[in-house]
Amino acid sequence: MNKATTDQINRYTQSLEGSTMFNVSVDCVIFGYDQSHLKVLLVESDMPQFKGKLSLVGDLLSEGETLRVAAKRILYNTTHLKDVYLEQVEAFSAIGRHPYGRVITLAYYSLLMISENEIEDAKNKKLRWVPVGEIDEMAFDHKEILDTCYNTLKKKLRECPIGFNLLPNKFSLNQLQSLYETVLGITLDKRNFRRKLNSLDLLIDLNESQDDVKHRPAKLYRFDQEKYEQSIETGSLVFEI
Amino acid sequence: MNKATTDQINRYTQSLEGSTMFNVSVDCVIFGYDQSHLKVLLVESDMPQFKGKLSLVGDLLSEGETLRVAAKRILYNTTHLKDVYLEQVEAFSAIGRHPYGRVITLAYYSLLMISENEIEDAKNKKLRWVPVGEIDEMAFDHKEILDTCYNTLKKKLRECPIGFNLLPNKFSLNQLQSLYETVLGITLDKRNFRRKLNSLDLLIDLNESQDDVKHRPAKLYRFDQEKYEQSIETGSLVFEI
DNA sequence: TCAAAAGTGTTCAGGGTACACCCATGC
DNA sequence: GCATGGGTGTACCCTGAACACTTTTGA
Repeated sequence: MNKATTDQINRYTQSLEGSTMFNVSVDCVIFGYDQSHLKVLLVESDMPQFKGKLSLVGDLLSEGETLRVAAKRILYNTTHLKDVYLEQVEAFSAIGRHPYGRVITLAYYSLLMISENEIEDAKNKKLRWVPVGEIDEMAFDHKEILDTCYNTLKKKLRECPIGFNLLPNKFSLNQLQSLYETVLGITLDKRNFRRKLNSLDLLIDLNESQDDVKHRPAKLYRFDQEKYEQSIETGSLVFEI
Repeated sequence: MNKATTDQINRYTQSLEGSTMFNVSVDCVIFGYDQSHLKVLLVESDMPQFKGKLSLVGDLLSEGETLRVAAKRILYNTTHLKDVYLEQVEAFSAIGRHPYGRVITLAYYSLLMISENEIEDAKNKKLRWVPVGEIDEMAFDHKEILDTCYNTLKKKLRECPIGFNLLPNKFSLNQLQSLYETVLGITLDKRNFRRKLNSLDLLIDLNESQDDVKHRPAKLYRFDQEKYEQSIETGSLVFEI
């Protein structure tokens, strides 16, 4: 290794003048859960190259804005929601991924409950909730991004109690179980699932019941965020579903 | 939601003309293992702001180059090695992270064995292997990047058989065990560790022994890459250490 | 009283964990 | 023969997995 090489490694420590610059974007995979379906919020592409295809919601990064802030902005502009679960997944930088020029994009995914958050795009009907299983071709490399984010979600859902973000504040154990079954694409034993949840001690029994059903109403619970954060700090939580 | 909002979400579907562009860099956390120490390959910063501080090896992304190719280039220029284990971790985009201007960086980490790969920077002695435990302050936000990558490595090491990348092709079970103990910062029971490895059926007994030691020589094994890839495909592998 | 979904315990097998001594080699 | 690290087996416990019936409510 010679000096030239060392310098090259640190090219950006000399100056940024005249260096190549790039468009940077953020694409959000907004997952929602609704009546036993995992859906993604997509928009019809208005680019001639991708006529009729769906794309993720995204935007270019703005000056003076971090990637996370950009993702939150996109989320807010799309859903009018703040404090949504949001996680960075991966950068996509293939050369030809954008027809108008080089764009490096950062994929984020979000979780929210559909029923309590009506997303309306009344004027032009371009925004749609689409079940993940029904999405095949998409604009850009968005199918690849979606698949990557969905895999990340599945892995994360098994390791951390993030599923509550997809449910209303009050939920029944059966709702929670079918959420896991839907997202992970597996079936779970009801008794084992309940025993597991019980042992984690992360649910608060609200002593309330469903009241809009025409059969025996289920008891309602909510997620104990405080106890969860405490158990993170003490490292005592062993989640794993 | 009105039309203006929908347009804003898709700003980059109209044109990229005149949009804000960014410097993009790749920073590599090159982990190496050597005589029971996990080390990182660092370079002394030549920037006055970071005098005496160490920084990761990195470089600006070049036109027509993907992030992964840039990471491979940096790795090759630093170590003269190809086919090194390499994984993207996270994008860092804090506004003031670079003193000369806005730079969005993508962190990658790599694994290699130090003893078999002499990294020499004879001319100016700027490259150094530093034990992870001895690194405190670094240039830029590189300490944060390093910590993030180290945590990712620890998690990945428990879930996937990637530790072999830190060892020579031929290794003893004790070497493998102390690698895990060192990187994870835990102690493992020798008999349980061996039983576990045995049940995974991913090691090939080379019917060879160490010959440069002054005690009973250990048997040597190598990692069975083919069997590993097969078991990935069939989904039969349950690793987890 | 019936339909529909809620809720509840036990048994078994396999894997994780704890633990201590003999073995092979070089000097 | 001794110092040094290499190599091996067993017992227990706990967790994960399989499995079917009773209860509550509304209609």
